[in-house]
Amino acid sequence: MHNVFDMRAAILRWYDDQGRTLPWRVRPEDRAAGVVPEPYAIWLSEVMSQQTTLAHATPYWTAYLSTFPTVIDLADADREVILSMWAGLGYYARARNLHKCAGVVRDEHGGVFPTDEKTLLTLPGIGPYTAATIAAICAEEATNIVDGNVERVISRIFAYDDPLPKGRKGLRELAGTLVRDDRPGDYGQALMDLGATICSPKSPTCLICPWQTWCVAHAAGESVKYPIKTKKKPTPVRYGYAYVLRCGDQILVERRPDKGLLGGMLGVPTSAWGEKPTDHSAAPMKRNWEKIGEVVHVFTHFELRLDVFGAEKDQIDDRMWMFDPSGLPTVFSKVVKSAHKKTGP
DNA sequence: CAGTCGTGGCT
DNA sequence: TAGCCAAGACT
Repeated sequence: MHNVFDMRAAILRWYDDQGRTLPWRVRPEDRAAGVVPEPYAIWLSEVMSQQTTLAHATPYWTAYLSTFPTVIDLADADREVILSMWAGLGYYARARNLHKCAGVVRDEHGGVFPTDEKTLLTLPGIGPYTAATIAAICAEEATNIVDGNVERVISRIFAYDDPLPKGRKGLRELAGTLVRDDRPGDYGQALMDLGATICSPKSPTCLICPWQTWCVAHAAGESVKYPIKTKKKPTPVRYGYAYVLRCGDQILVERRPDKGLLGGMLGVPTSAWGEKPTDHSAAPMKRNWEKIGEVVHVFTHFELRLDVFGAEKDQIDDRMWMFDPSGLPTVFSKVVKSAHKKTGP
């Protein structure tokens, strides 16, 4: 039923023809001409792309590669610079691990970025997905690349009925049955491309899918039903106060602790998050604090609502969140209410 | 191993 | 619009 040889031939043909390019990708024709993917650049792109849209990650990739041309440059760089350049990308543990990883490559691997899956798995910030992908792309190792895209494609092809995340292990094993030695790097990227373009979550275009003839879900007219997932509970709400202390065009910021939310990043002082405070004991200094706005920020597992305090004439705007390369705190992602200015478009 | 980690775009 | 989702890793 699922002829692996034919399936791989079909998706690789589709990949060769569709010509999708990414800034860090070496196309098959260039690969054939002798161009070899640079492991450092691939690693950067994969880490930045974890749980992040490629459109969002790409400018960061360009900036990092330009500022730190080699892994040695990155390892030798100041941590604060690396962190500040990550501002806005999210999941900041990735930035801390990025620097850590570069240091390990410099100190324990002679500055040469590893390309075998086993070694890659030992590095900070590199898990099963990233290790498999770097090894496949850079060393043509026949690894089992499984990301969100692949989960969706494979679950549909096999009409996999076990709900995620519990069924993740079984789904991964299913994906593994399609792994072969032939062009592992291109195959992995083709599979992810397929999930990102044709086999989309809500409206897959099955009619032009290279795997249509093998897709059990499509045959049953149930493509969008997969992957089946268990419902997640609603995100709770936490409250707190934030303090915008201005002096000229400067704003007081603090370096947040390394562990936990927004770890290592700059931020305006806030109270603890939980029940809404009833006083200003968490304020950075004594002052006649006046509420100048409200802010909502939705994190992965809770929603944060902050009352923002400052001086009367202070304002908050839509581009003001907690970090900024210059050291200025800037923006809360969504200003619900501002005491002095417009609340949005 | 279930919880902890951002942020923006899409429907 | 309220939820879903994104080239996941770590504890």
